[in-house]
Amino acid sequence: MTKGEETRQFIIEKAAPIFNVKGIAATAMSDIMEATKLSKGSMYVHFENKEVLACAAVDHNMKLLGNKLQSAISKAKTAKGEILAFIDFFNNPLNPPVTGGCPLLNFGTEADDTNPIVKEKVNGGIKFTQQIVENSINKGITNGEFKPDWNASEFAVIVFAMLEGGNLIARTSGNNDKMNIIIKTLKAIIEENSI
Amino acid sequence: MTKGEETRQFIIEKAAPIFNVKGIAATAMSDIMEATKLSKGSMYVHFENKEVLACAAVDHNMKLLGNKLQSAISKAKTAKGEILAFIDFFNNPLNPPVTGGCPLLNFGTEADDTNPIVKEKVNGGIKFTQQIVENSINKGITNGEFKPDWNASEFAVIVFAMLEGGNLIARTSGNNDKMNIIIKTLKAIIEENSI
Amino acid sequence: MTKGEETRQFIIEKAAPIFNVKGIAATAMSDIMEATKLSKGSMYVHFENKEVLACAAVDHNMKLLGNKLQSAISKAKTAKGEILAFIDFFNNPLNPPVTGGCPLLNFGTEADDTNPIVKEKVNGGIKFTQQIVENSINKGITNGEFKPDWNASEFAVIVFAMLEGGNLIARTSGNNDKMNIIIKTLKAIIEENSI
Amino acid sequence: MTKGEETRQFIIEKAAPIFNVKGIAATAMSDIMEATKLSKGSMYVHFENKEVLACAAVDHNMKLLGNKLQSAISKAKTAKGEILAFIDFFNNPLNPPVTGGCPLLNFGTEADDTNPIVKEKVNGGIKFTQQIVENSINKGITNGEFKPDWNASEFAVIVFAMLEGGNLIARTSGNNDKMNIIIKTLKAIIEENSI
DNA sequence: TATGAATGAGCCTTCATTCAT
DNA sequence: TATGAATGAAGGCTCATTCAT
Repeated sequence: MTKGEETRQFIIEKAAPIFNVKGIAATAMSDIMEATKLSKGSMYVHFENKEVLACAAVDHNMKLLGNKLQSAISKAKTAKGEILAFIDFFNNPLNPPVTGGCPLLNFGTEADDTNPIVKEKVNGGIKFTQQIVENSINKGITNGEFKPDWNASEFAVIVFAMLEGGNLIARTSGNNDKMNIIIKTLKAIIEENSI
Repeated sequence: MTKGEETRQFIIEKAAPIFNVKGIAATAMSDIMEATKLSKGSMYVHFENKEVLACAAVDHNMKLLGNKLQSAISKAKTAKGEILAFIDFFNNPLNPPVTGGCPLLNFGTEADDTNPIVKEKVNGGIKFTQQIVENSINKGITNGEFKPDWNASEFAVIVFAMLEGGNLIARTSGNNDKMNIIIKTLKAIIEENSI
Repeated sequence: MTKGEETRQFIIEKAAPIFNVKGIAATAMSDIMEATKLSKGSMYVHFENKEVLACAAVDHNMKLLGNKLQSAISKAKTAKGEILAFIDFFNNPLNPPVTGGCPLLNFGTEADDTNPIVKEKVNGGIKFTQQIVENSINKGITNGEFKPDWNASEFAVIVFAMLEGGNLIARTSGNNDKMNIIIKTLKAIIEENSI
Repeated sequence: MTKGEETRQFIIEKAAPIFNVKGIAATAMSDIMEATKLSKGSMYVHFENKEVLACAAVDHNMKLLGNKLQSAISKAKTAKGEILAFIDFFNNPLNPPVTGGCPLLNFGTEADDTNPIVKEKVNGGIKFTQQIVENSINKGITNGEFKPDWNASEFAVIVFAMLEGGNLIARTSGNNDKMNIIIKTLKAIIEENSI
């Protein structure tokens, strides 16, 4: 990694949580300057404009989420363990794995009507995340952990939607009780489909 | 209603969809000026500052959502009909009942880390919305439509979370397929608990 | 006095101290509105514009100063008593007879380079004030209280200049010690010229 | 001096007379823009806000006054010559050494009730100016020019107060006659205390 | 006479971006 | 590559003033 690439990466790492907390529109280049202690001109050496930096920050946040998620799942010994790890990973939006909360939710709602590029990035992230669940279920079906007629792709949608919806409830209420109901419900479904 | 109140209301009605589409941070007072064809000074006759106008717009969007939702539900003859109407109300985020999509999702994710006032407003809106479902279930239990052991408050959480999660998926993907899975799933749960 | 004249007078009385404290440029019509609890339009019924109101406020402040000053002097039995009363009147700029301090000093320094009308008003006020001292000295000379060769007009200038200069020192330092030196000095001169 | 410091200094030098002539409240950032031919944004590169620029302008005006005053005094050969130079320095407020007139008088009266920071700056300037007179008198007493019982600090107050008061009279009347009386009086006192 | 809604110029400030060094 | 000075458009907001009621 050249010096330039290193600086670029450094800026992204500092910028990513700021964008995720404040949102793209509310984040100023000067916020990034302050966080990086770099000069104004330096930002523009590495990023053509704010839009490009914001996209890089979105990518970084999503990749961070994905990496941490896969790391959490990889510790599981069974397919069922994987799915439970997935759920646990999202179980406390008040103390989220990525600073600012789920980037899919944050950037998705900000971008859906106004920023097609970010919107498409988030779309990819959502598909990717659901695929993780789907893969685990299929694995569990194959190895006899789950009932063979469990619809993997549909449950992946259900899990993702409920966790993101729970995220919204928890973060606006500042309370995790409703999230716990959601998790309980999801775990019940998993048990129903376990053998 | 005095002239002033009329103008104030007029501004709110023009401003509300703009805030809901662009977000609070990305909406400029000049956007509202353009939409209302009123002068800059006139905005400040009726609203102390942008924050106050934004709050009024959030309130308006949530009230609009609530009114339309209750209107849709009120046409139902049975408790089950009410819950189905509730779900149908949210069934197409790509053509949403409130311009810009669900204000609870939009303002909730924008405000959670940065705007305690809006955050609390959204929190109230979410509770209110869940209560509607809870009430219908309890009504249905009372009048013998639903099984008596159905947990009303828990299902209200599930419904709300799944619909908001589905909303996110549909709007970022531009496709309603996943939302239809969610609705199908919710309807199945309702059937399970119907007598 | 008609209702209109009464309101006009009321506005002036509320506005005068504000202009004297904040200065003309820094006083907004809305400050006057707030102080009078009158409507914006009402101000403009009675005063063509801010400039006219400011002038009326300057006049009022100067007249108030003049009236209080003459009232203080009128209690004196002798010419010497009058001059001493004059000096005492100005002796504590930290607790001045007119709210905001001496309007001649305040408006004179604000207006000298920028507002010929106010400047001329202040000029008149200064002449008037000095005349009071001059008259008392001449009276004292005539009635044998003061030495006949005391230059009345020159001492009037000295008294006024020293008191205004002392005013500046006292108000910027928040301390009256230097003012007391000035007063001691002036009283010594009076004694020297007394018979 | 770096480019930035140069520009900062350039802005101060252009801004200082404007603030001294119009006053702080009546001076707009756009006035400084016009005088410097710099862009609006450039002002804010060098000054956090108008208040900071105004303070720098106050400092500059006072320092300019101090420097010119000391330069005038330094030409004197004797202590008496110094005090006469001091008085001469202030002798024509209609054509003042600092554009806009004495900054101590201008900013002191504007700030006394509204701007503690500027007020304190002016307070320091006043003390400094009086100290110059006091020092010269003490020097003259030591070297036998002045009577040993002349109260240096008290005369310093008298001189300063009379000159500032004379300043007010001269500038509001547009006429220097009264100032000449003051100067004549001050010179007489100096003669009285000379050996 | 009194009101307060409406105006638009102008205020201070921030922003994303450019460019000479 | 890195800096930070410079830019000017745009942001939120205030102001003096007008006008219909």
